[in-house]
Amino acid sequence: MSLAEPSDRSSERSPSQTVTALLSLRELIVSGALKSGERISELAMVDRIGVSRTPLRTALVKLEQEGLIEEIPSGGYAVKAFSEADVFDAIEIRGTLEGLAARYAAERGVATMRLAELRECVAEIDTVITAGSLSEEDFEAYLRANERFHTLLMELSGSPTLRRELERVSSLPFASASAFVKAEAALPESRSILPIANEHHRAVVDAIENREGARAEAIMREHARLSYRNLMMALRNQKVLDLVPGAALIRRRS
Amino acid sequence: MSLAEPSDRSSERSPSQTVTALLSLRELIVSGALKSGERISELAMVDRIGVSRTPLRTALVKLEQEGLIEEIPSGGYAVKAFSEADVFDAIEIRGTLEGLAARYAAERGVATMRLAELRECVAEIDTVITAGSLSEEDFEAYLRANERFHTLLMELSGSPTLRRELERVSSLPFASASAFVKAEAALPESRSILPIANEHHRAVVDAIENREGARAEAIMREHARLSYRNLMMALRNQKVLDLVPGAALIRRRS
DNA sequence: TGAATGCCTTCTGTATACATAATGTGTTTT
DNA sequence: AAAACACATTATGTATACAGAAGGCATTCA
Repeated sequence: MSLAEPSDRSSERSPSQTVTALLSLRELIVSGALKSGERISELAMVDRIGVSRTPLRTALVKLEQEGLIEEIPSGGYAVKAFSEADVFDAIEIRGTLEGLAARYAAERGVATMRLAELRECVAEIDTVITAGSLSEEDFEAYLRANERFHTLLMELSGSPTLRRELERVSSLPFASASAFVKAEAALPESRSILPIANEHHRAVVDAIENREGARAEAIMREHARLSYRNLMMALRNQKVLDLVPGAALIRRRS
Repeated sequence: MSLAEPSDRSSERSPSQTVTALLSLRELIVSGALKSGERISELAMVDRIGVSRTPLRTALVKLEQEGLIEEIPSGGYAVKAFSEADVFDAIEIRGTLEGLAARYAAERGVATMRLAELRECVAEIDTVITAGSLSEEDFEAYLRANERFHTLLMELSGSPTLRRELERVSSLPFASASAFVKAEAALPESRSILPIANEHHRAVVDAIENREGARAEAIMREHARLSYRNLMMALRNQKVLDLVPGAALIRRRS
């Protein structure tokens, strides 16, 4: 109470125009409302989003750094197109950096309490899997636990720089740890991946506890590669692919 | 001739105000003219650099994404301060990504001609080392060959995404492949590192040629760690440290 | 003497005006 | 009919004006 913000809602101030523009633009791009290769007209976005050109431009610069859009030589920006190879590479890069994070955690050691938090995530996921129903709420619980696990691991690396880079890489929607979760739920043949993924989680916690850096690293790399299989399956099934965030940015091989 | 730009100089148009602001600001930060933690006053920079606030602001956003500055919660930006641990981590991240690049090159294979280019760099560095004089021009030749080697490797990975991330990580001046080159030249005990570094180069080319992915990866990781030793030596010697780009950003342990 | 408060200065976030360059269209010419 | 050219429209890059908020300083009170 005494620490409450002066505003009415607890610590929730109205988002700046720049944040509004950034979120709106990202949503338009990831959802596919703006097609790959298409030029992003600033004035059109001003009309569409309702902010002036200045914050919109700031958002465009940030999105360019994020890798979602690219500069047009003659000026302005266009929505980027990603080949299937680009997506695989982005996943591999994420896996490599998550591997480094896991190794750091193992080598540098983590507090017992934080290890317990990791195990909690694993247990939660186990519960969802064994239930088997995958109802909407189960699914949400899985998603949250999975994201919490990956976020925790990032923090346990003890490296703000690594954390930064990982967040960057994961900002490509299809490269994030949860990119294919919805697809997994939809595809029966993908569901079998869930227990394997959680076994990876379990193993990496053990490795961290035992200070086995190389093992922890290898497991997280392989863990990311589970996304490969999901991606390949999704690419063969348009309905499932539509469940993958940012799928509209992927240029199918002709 | 027929392909020449309409401008007077061949394909060299005057840099935009945004580019001017970006380069000027980066120089001010890396050189230490703006101290770590110091707030960057936009109006002061406008006076100092001679561009208006708009392109200056664009440059600030880009520098924030690069990691050289950080947002102040109450608004504006401040020059970032890096701990020694941050620098080590940044080097490890670069090594990890260069390792991935080398592995990709090995696994995916590269044209014989590109391999020859890599060997050319190695040979050039050999020449400089055996000469032993390390005159100004020898030194420049070494620097060029070293950078060309690392740039080539990045390209040979065949992954634009990886290339992008590597360029990003290397944008932290003290994390780049050539960060400690000047320090190496100045410190006699560091010069012994040069032949070792080039042996790494040679070995990684062999590994790539023989399609030995794991070996190529391990070598490049270890190669980056040579920077560790240089960094530690430089940190004990202020005069040498001043030769390292961005050293002003490193907050010495008290 | 130290701390708190109120005012003033300065800064950032945003909107908008303006100039130059690019793009697209319609017409004309071959 | 196709290509090229010229013009008009619209785009982006840049500068600047304005409002609200943050920070510093001096003054005052305990």
